[in-house]
Amino acid sequence: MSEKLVLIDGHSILNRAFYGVPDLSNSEGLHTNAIYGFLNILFKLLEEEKPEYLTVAFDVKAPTFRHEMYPEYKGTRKPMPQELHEQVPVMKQVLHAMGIRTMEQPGLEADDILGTLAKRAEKEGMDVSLVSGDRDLLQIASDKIKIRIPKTKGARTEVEDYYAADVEAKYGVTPAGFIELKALMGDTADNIPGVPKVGEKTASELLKQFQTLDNLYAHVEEVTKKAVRESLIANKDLAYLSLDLATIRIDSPVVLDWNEARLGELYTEDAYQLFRKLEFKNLLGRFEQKETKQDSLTAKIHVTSDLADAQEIFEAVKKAGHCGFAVLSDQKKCRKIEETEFCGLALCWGEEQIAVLPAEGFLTAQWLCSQLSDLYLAGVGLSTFEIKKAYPALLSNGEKDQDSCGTKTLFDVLIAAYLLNPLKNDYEPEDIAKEQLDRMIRTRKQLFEKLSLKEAYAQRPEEFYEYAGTLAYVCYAAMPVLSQKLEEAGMQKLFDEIEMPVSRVLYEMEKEGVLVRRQELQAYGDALVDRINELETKIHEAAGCEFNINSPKQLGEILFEKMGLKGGKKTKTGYSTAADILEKLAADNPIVADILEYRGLTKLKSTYADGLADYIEEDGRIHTSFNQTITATGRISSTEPNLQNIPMRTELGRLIRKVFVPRDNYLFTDADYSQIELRVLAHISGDEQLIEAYKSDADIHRITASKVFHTPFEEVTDLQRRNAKAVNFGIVYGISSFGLSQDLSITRKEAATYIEQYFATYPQVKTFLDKQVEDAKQNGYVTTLYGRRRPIPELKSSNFMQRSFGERVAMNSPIQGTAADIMKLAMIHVWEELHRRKLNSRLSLQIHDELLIETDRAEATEVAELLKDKMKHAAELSVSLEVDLHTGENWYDAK
DNA sequence: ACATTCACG
DNA sequence: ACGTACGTGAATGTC
Repeated sequence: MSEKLVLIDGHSILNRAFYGVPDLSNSEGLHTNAIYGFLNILFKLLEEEKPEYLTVAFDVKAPTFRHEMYPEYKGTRKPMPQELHEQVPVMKQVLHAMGIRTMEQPGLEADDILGTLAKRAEKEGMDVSLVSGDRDLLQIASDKIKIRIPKTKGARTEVEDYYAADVEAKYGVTPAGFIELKALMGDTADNIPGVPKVGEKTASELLKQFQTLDNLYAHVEEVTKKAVRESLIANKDLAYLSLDLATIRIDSPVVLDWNEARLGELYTEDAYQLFRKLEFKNLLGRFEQKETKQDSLTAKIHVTSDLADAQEIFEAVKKAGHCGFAVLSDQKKCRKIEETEFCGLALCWGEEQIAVLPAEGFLTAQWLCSQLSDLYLAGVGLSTFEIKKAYPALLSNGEKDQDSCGTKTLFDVLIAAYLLNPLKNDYEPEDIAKEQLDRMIRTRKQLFEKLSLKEAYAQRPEEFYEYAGTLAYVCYAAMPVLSQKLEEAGMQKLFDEIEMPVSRVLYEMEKEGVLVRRQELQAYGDALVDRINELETKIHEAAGCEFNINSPKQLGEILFEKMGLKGGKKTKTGYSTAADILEKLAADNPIVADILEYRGLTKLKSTYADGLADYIEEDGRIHTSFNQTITATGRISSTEPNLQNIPMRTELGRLIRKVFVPRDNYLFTDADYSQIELRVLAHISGDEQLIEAYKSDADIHRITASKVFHTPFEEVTDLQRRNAKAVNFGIVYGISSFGLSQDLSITRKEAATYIEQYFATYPQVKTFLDKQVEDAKQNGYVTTLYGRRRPIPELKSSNFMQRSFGERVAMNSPIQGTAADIMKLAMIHVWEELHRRKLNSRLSLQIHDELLIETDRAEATEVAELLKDKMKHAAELSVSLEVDLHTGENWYDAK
């Protein structure tokens, strides 16, 4: 068995990876996607090839590349974008850390190094794999030298392999012929001139006839086409110069002792540290098997089920005055503690003080929770991860202040981490340990895969203890670090006075849930079915065949190919069949109108009628999850099910709201802010005209129309008002003439005029929006009125689209975020007031600018009054906050 | 796992 | 030349 050498074209693969892997960066802002992609390709190669030797060649000067999108565009090559450029030195660092030899030699291109090494190795009897994204290397292919070209196909990478025979099979020329082909046709991207008048087709025909360039010139008179023949003769020098340029050198003065390229231990300590720094979490797994580095933490974890021990521990915690804790229970929903799979508590009250208290023997769930609850009542500072799920245990002995949901003794590291960077997709304890404590801990998945906590405790106690103890430790140790960072970012108050209190409110709302009439919901769904079936038959008949109307692919083919409707391709995968496209066709094509109706009805059926029914629990109620750490702007989100997108805009959809009802002897009180975002804009921009407009208490869109279109208020037409309204919305979204023109179906130019007029009317709004973008570029983030931050990394992008997006986000986030802050304040105040007055009414839902309260009939007047009051005065802005309030026997009637 | 569509604010 | 309005979540089809 001969030895094997793998050669990698460094810049080329890095470039492929850069465009193939979505943008990634570590917490320091260093882009890492190309490195990540490169490593994935590298690891895949190593597994497949198991080579003895490997080396990566780089050009000395960073080369330019053909732009992915426009490979043939005028021969210009895009310079390497900054996001890729900064990754090159780090990539080399990573390779060196893994003991991989890199090659770069002044005066030599990577191609020449690779070609030379490949041929040399072949001569010495090795098998060679040469990996590049560039087809130029195909000229090196032989029986022993395999050229491998990774292609990013969708999510995964596929590799095309070429031995000499494969090159011939695919391209009809030998590897050597490749050079001649290029010499004749040229390659603008590589600055190879080629022979004028000779393109790909002619070049290929000439070679088929004459095989080589030499032979061609020996028989140049036999070339039939006159123009080509003359060009060939006139440009003989150019042809040979091109041949030279196209030839990859296989005899360059490369100095390499194979031993330097021999692979050794890849998973070194240095590499480990680098991977950590780059935050390649799923690549770190490769190191785990190598080094079972026991984190020093595990030795400190004290496990006991002895009552006296446990009592001592709680005493010690009380004495310490603060601790990190973890409630060891798996629960999707926040519930009473008896209903959870509680299996113990973990506590940490010092660097060396970590205890795990499994619920068994005398340590009952109830006892443990009441001890924890006592700590809370005693004013001990408590830090945990995801406090919403800890509340059942934490509150099991009642309240400290019955009517206050704010207490500075509670600290949720999850919420803190979210505030510091709301853009992340998840905030796992291991991420917090890494980012805040620079400590690697084993993840739950690593410790016990998919086992539930209870199963883990039974089957793998050691791992369970490690998980539990570590969790408490992270909560303990990360608290001061996060707290300090919040302080530095000016978000301490936001955290203490808005986020922590609102977590309590959300917990109560989830626990309470909302009553849904199951049978009425069922009946609603049934009523849809007949019409859906009718439409389905009708659509299939009109189309002349049966197909799946729900498949955009099939639908697109039927409409735009079979039936020949106009409406060009819009998506990557085919025709767009989105509603706004179909609506334009509906007038002329009855089938399209039917499809739209079908879409609407099936949506109602599957998402709402059937979808909601699955979430009705035994108490007849739906308990949604309100997520506090999801959105980039500070809004709450709702899942399982989403109760923040229940239909409203169409009458048929809106009827679903009739199945949401209050319990017996209760009714619904519903209040929503009137244009809170525009009012927020008026306040934070300080625009006198806009503030004045709101003080006049008249229809804001009509006022805007009047001012923008220079029309007396009474004479504003409906169209003018509609346009003004669209502009008002557009401003909040981060206006662009394109977006507005789309929305109003007008030209960009007209839209631009509207915007100009708008800014002339409200000049300080423009100043404000410009300043947001300016500040965001300066600081990397924008803030709300209450100090909430939204980082905007897109502003640094070299991509125009991304940057424009960043600018719109910079304009929108302070507005949307401030409105979200105000709503949270209102929720806290409403909750506290309900408790202070010992009322039975309870908050049910929050829908961004709307609150729904399940109201005791006896309290109806009082609740309406306090709800409106607390919402209106949640913030005192330079314009008043107006609230529309309704009551009713169900949600439909209460709006 | 990803894309498309559509429900809400 | 580029190709979008901001913020979400669920269902469905396709790979």
